[in-house]
Amino acid sequence: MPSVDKNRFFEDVYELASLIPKGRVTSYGAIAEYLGSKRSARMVGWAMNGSHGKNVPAHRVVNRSGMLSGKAHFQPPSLMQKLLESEGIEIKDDQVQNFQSVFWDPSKELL
DNA sequence: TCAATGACCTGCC
DNA sequence: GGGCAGGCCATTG
Repeated sequence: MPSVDKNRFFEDVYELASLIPKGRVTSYGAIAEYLGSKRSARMVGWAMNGSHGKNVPAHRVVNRSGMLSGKAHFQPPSLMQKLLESEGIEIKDDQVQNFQSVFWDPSKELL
């Protein structure tokens, strides 16, 4: 069984993802930075890997370019774009349009 | 224990 | 402005 510290990290990621406002997106790096480890951006993606089955809007999390890097991990992959579009976010070529406008920085917006 | 992998990020060419 | 290579952190075999 994993240690509690790691669970805390996962829980924080899930909670933060749940706090993302509708129609907004954030990046793995932003989440990692908010959690204290900017270098652990990859770990955030790993946490998202376990977000399946939970109440976590992983579709609102993209990489720093606004590209739906994790869409392939959805079921089906097109679900991510579908959900984002249904929230008012425009997607084109697996990329978030107006990324700057819809971007949500937890360390600044959430405070 | 060591080596390889991954839903990433930053820097350099 | 776009593309390529290196680096960080944690998990898994």
